[in-house]
Amino acid sequence: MALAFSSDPAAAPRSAGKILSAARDVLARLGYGALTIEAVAAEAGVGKSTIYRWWTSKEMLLADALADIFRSDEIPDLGDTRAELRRAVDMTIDNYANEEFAAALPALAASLLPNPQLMERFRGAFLHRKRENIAVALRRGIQRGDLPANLDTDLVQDLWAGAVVYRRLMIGTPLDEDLAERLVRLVLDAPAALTTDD
Amino acid sequence: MALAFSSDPAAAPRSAGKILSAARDVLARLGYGALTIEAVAAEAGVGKSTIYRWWTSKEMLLADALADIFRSDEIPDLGDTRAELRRAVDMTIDNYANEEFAAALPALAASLLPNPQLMERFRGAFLHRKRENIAVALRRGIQRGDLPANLDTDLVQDLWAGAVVYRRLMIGTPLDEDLAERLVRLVLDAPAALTTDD
Amino acid sequence: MALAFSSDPAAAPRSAGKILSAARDVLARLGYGALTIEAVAAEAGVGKSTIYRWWTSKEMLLADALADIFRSDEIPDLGDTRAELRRAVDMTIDNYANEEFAAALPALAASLLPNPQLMERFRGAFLHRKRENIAVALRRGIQRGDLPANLDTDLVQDLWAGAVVYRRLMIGTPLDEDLAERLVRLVLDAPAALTTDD
Amino acid sequence: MALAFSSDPAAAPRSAGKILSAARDVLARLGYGALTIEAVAAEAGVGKSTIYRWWTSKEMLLADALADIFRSDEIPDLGDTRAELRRAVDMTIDNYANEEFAAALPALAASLLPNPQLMERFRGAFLHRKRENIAVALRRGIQRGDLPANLDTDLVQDLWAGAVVYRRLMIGTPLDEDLAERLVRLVLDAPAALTTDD
DNA sequence: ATGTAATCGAGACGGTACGTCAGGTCTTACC
DNA sequence: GGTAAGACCTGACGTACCGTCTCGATTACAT
Repeated sequence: MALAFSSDPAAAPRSAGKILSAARDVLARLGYGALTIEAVAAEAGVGKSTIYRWWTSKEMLLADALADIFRSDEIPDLGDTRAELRRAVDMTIDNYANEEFAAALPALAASLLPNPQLMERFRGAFLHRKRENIAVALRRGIQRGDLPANLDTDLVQDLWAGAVVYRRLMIGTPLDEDLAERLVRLVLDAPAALTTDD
Repeated sequence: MALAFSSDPAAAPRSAGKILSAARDVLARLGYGALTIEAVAAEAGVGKSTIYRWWTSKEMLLADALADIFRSDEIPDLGDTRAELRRAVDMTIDNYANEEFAAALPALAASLLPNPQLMERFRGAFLHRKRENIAVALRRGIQRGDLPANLDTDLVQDLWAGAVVYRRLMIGTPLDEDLAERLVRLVLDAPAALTTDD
Repeated sequence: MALAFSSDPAAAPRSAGKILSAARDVLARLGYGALTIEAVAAEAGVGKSTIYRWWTSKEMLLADALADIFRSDEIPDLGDTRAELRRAVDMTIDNYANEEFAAALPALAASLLPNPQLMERFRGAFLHRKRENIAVALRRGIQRGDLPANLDTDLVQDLWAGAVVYRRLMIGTPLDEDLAERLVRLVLDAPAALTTDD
Repeated sequence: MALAFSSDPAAAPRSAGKILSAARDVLARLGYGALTIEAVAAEAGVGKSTIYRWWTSKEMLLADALADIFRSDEIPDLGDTRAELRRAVDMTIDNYANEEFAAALPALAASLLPNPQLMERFRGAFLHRKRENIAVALRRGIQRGDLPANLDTDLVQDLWAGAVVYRRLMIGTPLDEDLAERLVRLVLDAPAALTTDD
């Protein structure tokens, strides 16, 4: 439990676990609109002040609660570039397939947007690590000669994550096998548009 | 002025214009957090009840206010597929470059998400028309033989819009010339991943 | 219903009656310690903000609630000085015999004390009128020749009210027939200590 | 330091002095409203639990703090009844002239009133001893023949203390030389109203 | 002189009430 | 007859203290 959004990330309340899972629970049962500090406190059997002592707002609390369940695993060397790319895409899909996470994410992003520092912390918790882990896999693919040396790994990730998020939240179409396979193939096809400075 | 989110989309309050532009004004000046019905009513010089008579919540009001400034123009036949694709991409970028729109969109989406019917209206106002207009241009490109006949136009749009939204809201990198050009080229390259297997 | 302590003594909430009697009710049933704005609001079936719109604090509210039941009647000309004095003493005794009033008064005084302006309003509501009415009766006694012309009416009232309050709140002895009679006689005896030296 | 209101009046915390004077200090600087256990603990440089170990509430603490500064001295035989009465009156006036004491007393009385046992302890600490010491002086005056044998000493004291308290807390007029002199004379005048059963 | 217990400071904890604010409903008075 | 103004009830906000509690650190005594 990292508590990247707590006011004192070093320390941690005794009841951090109870509180974070109560937050996720309220979120799942009642939705973001009903995610109030009072409801979380009641659900966790905790005083409001205990929550306020450690988190400055429900956004910070929610960020820690979601970070807890957000996957950004390393991708092991499978000796197979296609398989590794699929793992990368699946990880993103898994995250957004998660009801709790996907439902709350846009609201969270919306409330952090006006504050650049918080937005940076948000990226630290939800983007950087996962992105770096996927970049490692992409670079392995390059070294194997399966992907072009000048592949724009940032653009690849923006396309992958963007398509997944957009489908999930805006369009509402399912994140299925077909989507995953196409996103993988898009990179294996290695169109020139995905490479830099040639 | 369509008022797709008004309780009675057929009729329209005398002061609809005043109210919607007051809403955008408050949004621009004070941000989504301070966008309260009371503030909009005050700014518009209108009673709260007048707003409530026509919109059931501030989300509905905001949806109409944003729909007003959201671009989903038809793309004219320019005789040049690349140029038309670039128009399509630019339109999306323009929309999300707009501060008012981009800042409020995730919050709006977040609050509509739990209600499928509202979400459908949201798609009607912000996605369908623009998507169809772009699809027309893509089909023109197919007929010209510039794009593969079995191009997956939905996937193309998901990738385009997804990348733009994701960069703008999550990553924070600018929506520049380079991004636009690459998104266009990605489709012109016509990798197999963007075609349907029939 | 005067509402001398309301923020806008001219106007008056529709629910003023309900609120004031709820305040007295809570005070009587639960005591001053449990007299919270929330409890009064609940008892009156009213929102907290309705109370706060009209009274700035529970002290102000309580002051109006008590003023409602505080007696400061005119004393009619009975043609009998002794009888009139007895009326005056009885009025004071009645006020402090009232459980609701006597229990809450010291707490009220304590919280107004640090604020001279509020204290002045307090005196206006609870002392001046009653004092003036009694002074009128004393002056009638003087004109009849039953009381010395240079009677110090202020000191008389301080002695009367002081003895009653002190017995009631500090000593705890009952406010009985004997006390009333002695206080009346003390003035009829007309010792020199109760007259001004001119 | 007697600690009549401590939970264990026999023992005494090492830091009793620090705590009581911190309580008076906070009372004097910030007023009764801001007299919180936390503020006293902070001012005294003491843990909250140390206070709670010895006093059950801020009222008990305050009672001990005030008892510390409350005067109820014996009145020496001066051979002069008038002088002794004046001493008695002056002692009462001195107590209520004290800002700390006078400001806090009604609040203290108010919170003890509902509890008869506490009220009895309150009287023990603030009334009985002083009253008895004054009664001794009154009886000396009787033996000297300066005061009537059947003087109602209780009523005298109620009138004295009542007038002083009432003037100080309710009316707000100063406790001056003139008041003291009149209260003394009132008893020396020996009106029949101040004597019993004749 | 040192180990052992009591006592202390600090402050986290589950709570209650505060006073504020906006939501959404309803009434009143004006135009 | 529609509308502005705004009173009203509701419910969450974030804060301040409550009284209880654990936790070392610091005594101070008993060995």
